Amino acid sequence: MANHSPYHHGDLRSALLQEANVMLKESGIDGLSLRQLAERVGVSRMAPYHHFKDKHELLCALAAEGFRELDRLIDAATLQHDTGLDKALHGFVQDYLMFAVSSPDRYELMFGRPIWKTSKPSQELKDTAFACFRHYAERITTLVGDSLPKGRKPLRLAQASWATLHGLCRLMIDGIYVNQADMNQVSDEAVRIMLAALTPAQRG
Amino acid sequence: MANHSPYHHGDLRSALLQEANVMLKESGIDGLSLRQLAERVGVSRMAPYHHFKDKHELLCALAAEGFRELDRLIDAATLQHDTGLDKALHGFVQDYLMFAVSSPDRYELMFGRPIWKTSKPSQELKDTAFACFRHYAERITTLVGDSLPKGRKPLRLAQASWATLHGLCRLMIDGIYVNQADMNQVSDEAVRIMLAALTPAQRG
DNA sequence: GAGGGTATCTTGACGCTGTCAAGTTTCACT
DNA sequence: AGTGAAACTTGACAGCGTCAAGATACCCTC
Repeated sequence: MANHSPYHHGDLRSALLQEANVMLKESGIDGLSLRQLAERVGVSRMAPYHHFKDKHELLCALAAEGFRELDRLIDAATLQHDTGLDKALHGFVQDYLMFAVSSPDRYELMFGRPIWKTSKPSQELKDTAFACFRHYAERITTLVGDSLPKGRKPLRLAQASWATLHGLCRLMIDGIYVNQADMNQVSDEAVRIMLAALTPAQRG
Repeated sequence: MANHSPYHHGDLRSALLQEANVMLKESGIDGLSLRQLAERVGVSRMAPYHHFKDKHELLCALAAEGFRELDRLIDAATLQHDTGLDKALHGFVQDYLMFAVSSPDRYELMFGRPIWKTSKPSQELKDTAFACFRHYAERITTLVGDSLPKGRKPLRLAQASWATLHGLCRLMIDGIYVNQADMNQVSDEAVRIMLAALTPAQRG
């Protein structure tokens, strides 16, 4: 049969996720309505409910997709010790910032309170996000390597540096006090803090 | 006339803001509906529109109130140099974290993307928030004082330290990877990073 | 005190949303 | 060919923000 508006879409689930990403970029997280999404994909309003129990579950799937991409970014970032700590870190930070800036609403969705606290995150999301963080922690640990001060757990270092990066990201994409224009300065600043946090100086 | 459900409420605006804060704590930022708010205050649905042009404007007013309180906190925090940098910073960080934890949804509202980016923030909000940050920058500058490394602008230091604090706050209240139970550890970690960021070590 | 303008509050209505219920169509498998 | 499940549909409902138009109480001037 020809592909003329078949009753069964065939791959509705991924079509929904794809279009949802587009809508997210277009009109933000609040502008994403299931009804509009269904219409744009070309199905009726209730069709999505056969692939996602909830709107919340669709958002979780969307966020999980984001974390998988972030994981790939962490993987691709030149976190090799031999290129030099500063240089490697700088590249990573730049990529991370770009990831957030290129689709701010997705970043907001991924880390936002509505998904994690207000309603419970799906198991898939929890797994994906945690795997992503663990991956990041590994990379940071091997990156810092032997220069790790004794008595400080690598996990704490990872948490600290990610929090810093995350904070800058948030403040930047929310446009609170940093202009997106001077992203390079922000990037430099992030690297500086992370370096300071990763290899803390003993102070008198 | 007796105060038996008067036609004119008398002080509806502040009553709305107060009850909105309660609802915010109860059911989060998405659970705050104008209709419910009006009902709980005891007026009809459209009454709030005579005091706020929009739902968005009410949220801005709510956020501005939050920034004023945060400003008071910054003021009250023992940011006196003579008590010692570590101790003063520790106290401030603890207060700041408590401010965020005590009403996470208000914090989310104050710094969230919906207010700042998706829709334009009101002038009052912009003024209040900026004044708050400027106040913070002043305090940080005098706190660090002469130990400020040459060539580094105080503004950048303020941005950096705030971003760190903000990032930890966000990750914590959103419950992403830090358990709220070990808030002391988080607090310690924040102080450590901020100290490192504020008085960066020269590294080889 | 009477009158009028204005601020305040009200009800009615509209289009939007997420989602429950129940019906229809197609697919996969015996 | 027949049957059960999966995918998709329309109908309906309550809740939302908010425009429009009407009702009520206050304030200020005469």
